[in-house]
Amino acid sequence: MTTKMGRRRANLRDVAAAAGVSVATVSRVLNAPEAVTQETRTRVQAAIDELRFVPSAAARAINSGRTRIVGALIPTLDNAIFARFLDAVESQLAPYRLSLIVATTSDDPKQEAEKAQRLVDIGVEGLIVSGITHSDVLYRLIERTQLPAIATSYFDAGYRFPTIGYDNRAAAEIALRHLTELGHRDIAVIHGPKHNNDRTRARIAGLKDAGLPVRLSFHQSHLSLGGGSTAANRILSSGKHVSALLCLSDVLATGALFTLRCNGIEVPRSMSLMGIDDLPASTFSDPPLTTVRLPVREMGCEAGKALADWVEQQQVPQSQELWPELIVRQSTAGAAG
Amino acid sequence: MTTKMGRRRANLRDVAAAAGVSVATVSRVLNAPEAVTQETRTRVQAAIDELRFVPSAAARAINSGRTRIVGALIPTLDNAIFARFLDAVESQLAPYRLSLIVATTSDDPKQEAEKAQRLVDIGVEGLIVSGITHSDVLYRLIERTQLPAIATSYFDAGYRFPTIGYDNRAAAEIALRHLTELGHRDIAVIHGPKHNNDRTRARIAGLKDAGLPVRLSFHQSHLSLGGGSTAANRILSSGKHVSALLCLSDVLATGALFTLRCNGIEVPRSMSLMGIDDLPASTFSDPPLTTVRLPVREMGCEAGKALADWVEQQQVPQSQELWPELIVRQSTAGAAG
DNA sequence: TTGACACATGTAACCAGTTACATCAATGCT
DNA sequence: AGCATTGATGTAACTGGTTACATGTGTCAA
Repeated sequence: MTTKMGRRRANLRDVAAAAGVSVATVSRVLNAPEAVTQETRTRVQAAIDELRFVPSAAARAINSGRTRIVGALIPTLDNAIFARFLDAVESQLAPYRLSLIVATTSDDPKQEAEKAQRLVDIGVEGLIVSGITHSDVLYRLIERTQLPAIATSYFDAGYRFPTIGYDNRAAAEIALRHLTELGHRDIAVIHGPKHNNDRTRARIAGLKDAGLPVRLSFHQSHLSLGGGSTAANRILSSGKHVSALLCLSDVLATGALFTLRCNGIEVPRSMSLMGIDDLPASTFSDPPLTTVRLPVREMGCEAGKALADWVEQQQVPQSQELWPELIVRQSTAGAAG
Repeated sequence: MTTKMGRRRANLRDVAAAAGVSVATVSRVLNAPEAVTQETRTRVQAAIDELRFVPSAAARAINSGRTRIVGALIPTLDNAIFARFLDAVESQLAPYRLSLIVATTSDDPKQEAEKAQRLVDIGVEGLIVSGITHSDVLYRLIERTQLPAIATSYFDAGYRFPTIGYDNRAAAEIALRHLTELGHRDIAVIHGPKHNNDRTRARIAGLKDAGLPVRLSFHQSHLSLGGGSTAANRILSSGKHVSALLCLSDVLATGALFTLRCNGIEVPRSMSLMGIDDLPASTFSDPPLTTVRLPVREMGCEAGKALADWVEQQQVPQSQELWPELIVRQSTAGAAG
């Protein structure tokens, strides 16, 4: 009954005392068991078990100077696109024995800065952020801590830190080009909030600068199924002639599709519909959604690997461009007339 | 030019030396600025800025004995149901200044145990796991570390640690009852892998034990849209008479719906279809999906809060049952004949 | 003038590990 | 027998913060 009632967690010294060895020996049993005799090893192990000793992570970290934690700042988890991105990141981190802390920002720079600060306080060794528009607070933080940081969902070779992502302008342009090639000239664009969201802004800019022979009208809504649905409703009830709906995210398109169906508008016969993202669900909708595939999973993998290599081997990664790809399914067709 | 070229990160002592004060004073500037004269404070601050000093999280943790990190073990992030659960958890943790590490297990107990060990190594102060079936390794780990742990997605008041979740048997039974009340007698059940998944097993058991006047056939598939789709295909091509499809997850139902549509089978006229979960997308499908709502967001909030209170105030939470709820939409109708 | 007290600051012990180096015994080789 | 070498273990100095306690200075009242 050596178990002390003083409920302090046992530490190395306690174990050493209990086993009748020095702290160094206990430490060796933990980190280099082969350097210790079988006999003392078992004795120490017994003490460890009896005292329910669990080594302190903090004490280890202080010596190694490492926490083996990286952080990701994303707008939300409640959107398949970010969730699968993170899923990919996490899967790449595991082999490096790095762990991932997730912090959501709701696309709010202030929240982002706060949570970034907390991540730094925790001692993350690297950071993944979404997009390339961030508060000065965040920039200063990264600069002063010299923290490896990678921006994703956006490609910009000239950015202050490496970006791994795609060209949002191009993605939108690909979609629009597809619609114009089908003969659409009056297109309504449904997009999520522009405020604090450079991906959305870039996509809109890509549309405007594409120089294609179309009349575009823009309709902002929440980035959700409901948002897409109500935006489509607004468009329909406006009475303006439109032969195609271009949604800047698949969620919006799925929402819009619902409204179209409710109003008896056949897709693609009476209205073409496009998205951007290529969510798994887009293959299984009715009709299957024509969209522009954004390689989020690859992006997650690449970002995870790049950050891990940076953290582990001081290998500053190159910015890396991934390519959006037109996926023609059945929600688009030639414009009537 | 006091910046040393020796690229070691500056520490408290460096700052103290640079500012010509003691370490205690620097520490005070950081943690209790009001206890220091305005004048020395600015001097110290200048040194901090110049040396780009960032306090070591590990060193702080070693003193406070706290990491302010909790961990969550979930099967995958690439499924809306877990993603939104985590989104909710994270949102609750933020006000407590706790951070969340996410580890995915692919429903594999070995991976779960490994990742749990890593979480403990990192020094998490609490743990959230999915379901109530886990490897002994995990149990021993939790027992020896005395780590606050909460199991979710399952309610079992007698479990070894608190559960916050719903009765999966009941959820399935609710669904089945709805179908039988509509007169369905031949029902095909589509479910995800049973192996290592007690939620699925409980739902199946709930169906079998319901004692309702039906003939059930069971069809296992991947827990994905594609899985639901191919399972539905198998059912259709088997030629057996079935008037309703009961999917034990909404993803499966959405996949099955796709197949039904492809085969020109009208829902609900020729075939009723039900899911369990109530994903956001289920409201916007065609037809909108009748389902059993599982309160995942609430579950995330409650689990987050409960764990935070446990960690912060040693308040061991009660197990908490949340109630599944039948959501009748338009994918179910009376059985023909 | 002196004691009491507040206030700013410094000293050094502490947290819980790791690890360079020292010690010591046992073995091997000449 | 004597010396070098190997292997197991111990000692104590680190890591980078926090903090109890000590010190020193200045203000005020008796």
